[in-house]
Amino acid sequence: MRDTTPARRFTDTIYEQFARIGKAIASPRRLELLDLLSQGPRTVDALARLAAQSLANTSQHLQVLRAARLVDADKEGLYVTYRLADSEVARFFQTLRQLAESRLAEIEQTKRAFLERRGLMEPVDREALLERVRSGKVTVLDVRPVEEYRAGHIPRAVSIPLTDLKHRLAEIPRNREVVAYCRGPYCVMAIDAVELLRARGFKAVRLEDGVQEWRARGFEVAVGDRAA
Amino acid sequence: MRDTTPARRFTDTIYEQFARIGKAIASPRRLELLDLLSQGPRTVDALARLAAQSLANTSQHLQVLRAARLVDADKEGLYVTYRLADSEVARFFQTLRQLAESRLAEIEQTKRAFLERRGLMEPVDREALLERVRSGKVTVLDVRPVEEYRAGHIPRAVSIPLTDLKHRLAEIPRNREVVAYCRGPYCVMAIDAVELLRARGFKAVRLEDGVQEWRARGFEVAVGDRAA
DNA sequence: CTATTAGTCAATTTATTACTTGATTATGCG
DNA sequence: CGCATAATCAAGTAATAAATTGACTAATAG
Repeated sequence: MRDTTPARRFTDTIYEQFARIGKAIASPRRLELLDLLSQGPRTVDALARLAAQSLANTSQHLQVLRAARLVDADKEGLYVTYRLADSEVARFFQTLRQLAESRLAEIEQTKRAFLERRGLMEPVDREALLERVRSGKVTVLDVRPVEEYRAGHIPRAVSIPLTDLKHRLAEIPRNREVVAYCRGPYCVMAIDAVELLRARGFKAVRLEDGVQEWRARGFEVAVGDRAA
Repeated sequence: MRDTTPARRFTDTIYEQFARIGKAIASPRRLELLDLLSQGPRTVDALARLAAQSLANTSQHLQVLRAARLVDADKEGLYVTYRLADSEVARFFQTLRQLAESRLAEIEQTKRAFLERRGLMEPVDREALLERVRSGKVTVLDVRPVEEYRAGHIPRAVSIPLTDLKHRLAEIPRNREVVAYCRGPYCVMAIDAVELLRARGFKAVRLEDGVQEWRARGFEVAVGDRAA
């Protein structure tokens, strides 16, 4: 059926190359790994834990991503650290996410169903919320692991990882509204945080954006530990 | 191994949705179809011929693309016409292509090897060439099928489909340089055209850009048949 | 040297995907 | 009506991919 002229072979080769990227992102597991890596470099072990995957499986998926040149790895001692190969990869991932959100109604449905079951589907005026965050009128809480906070966070945000939150409530002023954020719209840590905070009497809301989205809005990102 | 907390199920569902898009673009054949469709709507039959695929296979691939909401179809009489679901899809495809080009050195190699074998790997000053095209100092030749020309072309370009070129050389002024273009950097029609023109004594060069790229540079695109 | 840990490799099973072939449906035409 | 054509469907085979398991390698600590 197929012809084998040089021109056909050329186009076939080209589209096969494009498909290498496509195949790399054709697996939900690998997309999760890419999403985690877009928060910063990680060891195989850490990624496996975060994605709730076996170590061997995670390692194999990472090798697929590496074969497609989407991630790089380097070994230091016992640990192999993977990172996105280029910031262009993060941007591509964002584009994929946007396309999926706009084309696949199922995503919005899933999100809505999940939030409703947790009683957190209140309407939030995103712009107004962002303005409050930027103005410093609210306590901004970054509930991701500390390493991710260090790699980049919303300016003036306080780092209290979700795992520690229960024991560190005293650090949060009670007279101000709390805005919690984590890795982005599909990360559940900030949802858990808001739930916990409300149960303890705080006025708390969730910011869907993560650092990526914050940066994409053109806002500045702070790096390292909090000064003073 | 995997846990089944509601939060985990939520993230899994979300990444599965993202992966729908990934799976859709994981096949070279489907990417070729998307590329063809980004030139304009097409019937299944036309797509099958252009992609050198069996009709049944093409139809099945198109259905996969439709299931991922990347394309839409509607039936008029005997014919089913497929089109990109949204301009966002075309933009996503461009992003994929750019990422592939920048991450996968094999693409540049393949391109170079193909052009060298045909003796067309001369260095072209792209900016200068674009300027000549824009100024009207050269004869611009659109060698794609007429329908694609009608759907959008570089202003002042003349439509002579590659298949007709041999018989319509008389329409091309001999005293001016000819710049031929087709669907973009991976389409071989303009290459064939330049080869033919040179063999017949024309001064001809290829413009790698297609209409998509032209538009992406911020230049205007003309529609319909040539006025006057 | 031995034990431990992070990561990879190799082999296997299972599930999914690609493509072909031939039948089937739907539309339009004489 | 009968026939041709565009497209899809359905069934089958071959090829790929995903996840698990257990073995293996490399670095490090005692």
